[in-house]
Amino acid sequence: MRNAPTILHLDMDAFYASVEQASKPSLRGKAVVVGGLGPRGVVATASYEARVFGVHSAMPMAQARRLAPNAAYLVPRFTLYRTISDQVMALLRQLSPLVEPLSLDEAFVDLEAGGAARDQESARRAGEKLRADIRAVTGLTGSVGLAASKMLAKIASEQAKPDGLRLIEPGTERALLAPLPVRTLPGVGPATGDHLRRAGITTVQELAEAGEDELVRLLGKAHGQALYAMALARDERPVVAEREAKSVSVEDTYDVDIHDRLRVGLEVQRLADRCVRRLREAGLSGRTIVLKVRRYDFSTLTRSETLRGPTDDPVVIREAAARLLDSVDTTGGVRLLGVGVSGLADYTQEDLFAQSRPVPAAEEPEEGAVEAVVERAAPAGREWRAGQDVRHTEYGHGWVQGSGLGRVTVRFETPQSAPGRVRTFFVDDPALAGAEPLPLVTGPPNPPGGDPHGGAPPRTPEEAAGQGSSEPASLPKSRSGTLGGGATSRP
DNA sequence: TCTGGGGTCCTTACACTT
DNA sequence: TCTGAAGTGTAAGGACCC
Repeated sequence: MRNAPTILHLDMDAFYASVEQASKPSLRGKAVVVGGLGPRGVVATASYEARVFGVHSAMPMAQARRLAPNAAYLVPRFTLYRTISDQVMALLRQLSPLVEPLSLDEAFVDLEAGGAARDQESARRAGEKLRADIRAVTGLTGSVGLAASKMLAKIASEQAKPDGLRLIEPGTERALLAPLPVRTLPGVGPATGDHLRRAGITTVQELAEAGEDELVRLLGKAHGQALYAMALARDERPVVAEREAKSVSVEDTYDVDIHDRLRVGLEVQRLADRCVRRLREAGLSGRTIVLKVRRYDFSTLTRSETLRGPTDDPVVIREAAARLLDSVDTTGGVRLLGVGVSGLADYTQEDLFAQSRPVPAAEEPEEGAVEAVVERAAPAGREWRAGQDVRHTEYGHGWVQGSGLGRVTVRFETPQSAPGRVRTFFVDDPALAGAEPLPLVTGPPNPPGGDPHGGAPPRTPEEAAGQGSSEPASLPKSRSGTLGGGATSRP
């Protein structure tokens, strides 16, 4: 471990929900829940106002609705989140070439590698400037952790949330970790947590006292050794900028279990085609085909087959998936199906001696189906989904607050406007069309969709404050949760 | 109360090769 | 030629992360 706190971990606060609040003024300060709205959906992110009611990530939507019936329930808009994430990652790369994104809203930065910091004070300054730049460019808040290792930087940012910065001084690490619950450490989830608890280990201190041999006995070699090292605050993992994908997969959970074997077969073919499309978009091929089946009782099984060489041929992958399905009993029904490819390569066996076959065109929006529906609008199906952007020829830009019974309710507002008014239309009203999301912060730099890496220098917070969106969109404010009418997709 | 989607890594078991 | 040990690849499942 290095002796200066020059590893930075950034975690955007309640990212998806904060983006929605920033783009929809009427939701600021209100409980917002983003996730799947179907009968089997789960919460992706809850705003801090929604967390007050006990709503949290990975909770079934139905349970969230019981806890916070008046919250706004929205489908995720990944394309918009990705655009904003690109802006944030570009700011991180100004600090150092060594940036390791973990997801759309999280990343590690090696400040030392970029010369952005070499000691405690310069690291703190870099972290504070980053937070200010993120707010100026995106209008959102992020929390920063600074420490001498990745594990500690991540723990620090967790403790800094929301909208804060925490620096762990070298030399204080073990004392800081000792009283924390074992679940704080990365890699300790519900199962390992239970396992350790049954062995009488609940804190990091007890983990360290147990000793490496005992932890290896309890958890196996790799996990035991890794956990023992972390309990002693030892973590030498470097920040790694480029990570190659090891597998590509797609899966669908169905609103209602599928019993018809023929239909199961058709769904597997569709998934195989989708998987091939994703594979080709990434310029990859793979050797091992994996079929995943979750049955009516939530039991999950996988079947896999390894080919002699890597392929991205839709026919080959479809046939392999079909063979794998033959070995699975689906009586009783299936709730989820998935098809994946691993053992990736950037060439294919067939390329050497044959033309590659085209993938059948998608018969429906696939990758990021949610935003595909949003952004391509719904002229054909006229399907309006909660949260989606729309434009009305007379009233301008707005978003769908809810729909059902042949009507759609739209709130007309923009990121820079005051909270807007609500109007209701027939779902097939020709004056209403889907629209692109508007930028959260206006001004010349960082136009959405523009080059995130060549972005203009960030503006100051003072400049941003003069832009009309002066309200810090994602800050938790008052306990709230009431939203007149409720933004749900339920009729 | 009823559990998404896209990944990574680890463990165990077994078949096959040397 | 037979046999056992070690190494390697494959398959399946599980835990974890965001």
